[in-house]
Amino acid sequence: MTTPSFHNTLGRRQEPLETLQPGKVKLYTCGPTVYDHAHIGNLRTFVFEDILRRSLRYLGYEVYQVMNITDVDDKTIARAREQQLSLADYTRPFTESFFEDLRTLHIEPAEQYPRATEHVPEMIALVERLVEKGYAYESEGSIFFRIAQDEDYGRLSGFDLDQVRQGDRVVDDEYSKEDPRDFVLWKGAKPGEPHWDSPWGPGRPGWHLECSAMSMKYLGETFDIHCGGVDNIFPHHENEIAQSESATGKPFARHFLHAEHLIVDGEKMSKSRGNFYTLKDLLEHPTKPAEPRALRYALLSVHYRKKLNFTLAGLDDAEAALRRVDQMRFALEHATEKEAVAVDLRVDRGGGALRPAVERLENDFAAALADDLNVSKALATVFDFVRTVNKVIESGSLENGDKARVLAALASVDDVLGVLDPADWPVNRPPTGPPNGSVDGPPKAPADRPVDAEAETRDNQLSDDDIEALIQARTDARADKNFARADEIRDQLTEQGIVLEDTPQGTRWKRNRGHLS
RNA sequence: GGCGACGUAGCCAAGUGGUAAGGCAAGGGUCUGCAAAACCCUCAUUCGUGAGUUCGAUUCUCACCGUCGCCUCCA
Repeated sequence: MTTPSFHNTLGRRQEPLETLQPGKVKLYTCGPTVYDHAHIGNLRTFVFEDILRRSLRYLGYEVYQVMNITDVDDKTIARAREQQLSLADYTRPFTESFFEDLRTLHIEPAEQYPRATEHVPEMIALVERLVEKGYAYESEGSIFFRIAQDEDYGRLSGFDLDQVRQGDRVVDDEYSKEDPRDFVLWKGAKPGEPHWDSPWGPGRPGWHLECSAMSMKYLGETFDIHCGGVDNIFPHHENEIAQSESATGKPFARHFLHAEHLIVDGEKMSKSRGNFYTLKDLLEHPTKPAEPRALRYALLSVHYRKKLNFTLAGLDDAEAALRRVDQMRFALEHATEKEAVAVDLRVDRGGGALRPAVERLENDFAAALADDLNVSKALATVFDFVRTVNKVIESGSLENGDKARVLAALASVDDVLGVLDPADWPVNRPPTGPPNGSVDGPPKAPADRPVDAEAETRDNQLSDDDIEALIQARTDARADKNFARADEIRDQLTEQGIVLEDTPQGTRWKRNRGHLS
């Protein structure tokens, strides 16, 4: 097991991962507020968290992840009311949409997806603890956290609240507080709002409260890693720390990892700028429908602490990069191995020209991930490997076991990346709608996902046998120097989206998967 | 006003106190009946600008320019 180190927002330094229990990671990742569809910025963060959990497992850890679903807050309440729906009826489709997005991007499901509305008693209990300890007070039916009582408040964000400008939002706050910087734990119900009974009368939880209460319930009073977007650092995570640690007297989370934001065409994504994308927007893009696979690649390929500049052109680059790996896989499957020459019987390394390359890949890949999730570097090791394998294939020097070894190595690194096997991914064919029908429940783990490479191509008129026969006919024609006939067959196959590759070892073929190329 | 991040080839993007990974694009080559597809090779004397520290800086320091983020319910 390799011990990774991560940049901890708490302290702003990279430090080795220390877990409460050896080999086990308790991970809490802030989930969506289900007032609308997730946008690709949200998804960038979720992809980062997916890479984190997969990397931890790759490095030998067992991971237990909790992601909350915020299904009650100002926005959900306001919009539900606008549409005259109950809160549950309003949030349900967006919750489903969120899970569907996770499946589309092959984000592994967390172990728990607790909903805020289902944990109100736990939240009330937490507030009671804070009130008892003098960290919280009641005012007009609401409960506030008394920041002045918390001497180390601000240590995550680095804000000295005495210096912080008193923003409009603070000053204009409609609630009455002892100190304008105090934040609300429990909001007294206003007429017409959803509410729960509490010792302080009807009300609803404040935003920060749910994460403290639910992480405590599912992960314990202290856990290992807490993630979210950078905008969560303040106030959300700062307030979670304040609430949780004041209540328990114990450290809340040991490591905080925050994902930088995604920007679009160099600018902040916002609806007013017209550069705001949900996943659906991209999958159903009128001129260039995105491949989910390329999207995942694009979202994971930039280091999580760096702003990701999302562009449509970048999506094309991602597709091209993946094609490079696919092509190696394709060539490998059609190549033949030769008997390994027993060079040195004293060293039982199982032969294979590519054995050293495989070992280098696995070592370097793991080392890159262990270094604060350096995905760019990890990808570089994959492409170095691809080049090495290509050279061996082209020179015809694959040896016994090399094919299996290369495929196993690819599968191994793909346990983390989740993009390298085209058979796992449907092709986006916009006119016929989403290729995969069923969308219920959280996404399946890769191991459980049925792999059916040909499933999406069954609508082609030509069967594999037809194609093989035509290729044979073309080969015969070429042998007879009947090039007119040979080219005719080639054109016919091209029209059917069949790509021929003539090599010194014969003709191999593949179906053109992309809708552009 | 406070705090912070970033600026590396046409584009995306790693990285290090000792002389610049990887991907896309581009150019060349190989293969081919011709092609296509594919593969291979090449592609930053230089890391926003200026100064400083140093034997040596893209990497450290300072200043400047530029881009961006957070500053109480935005991932």
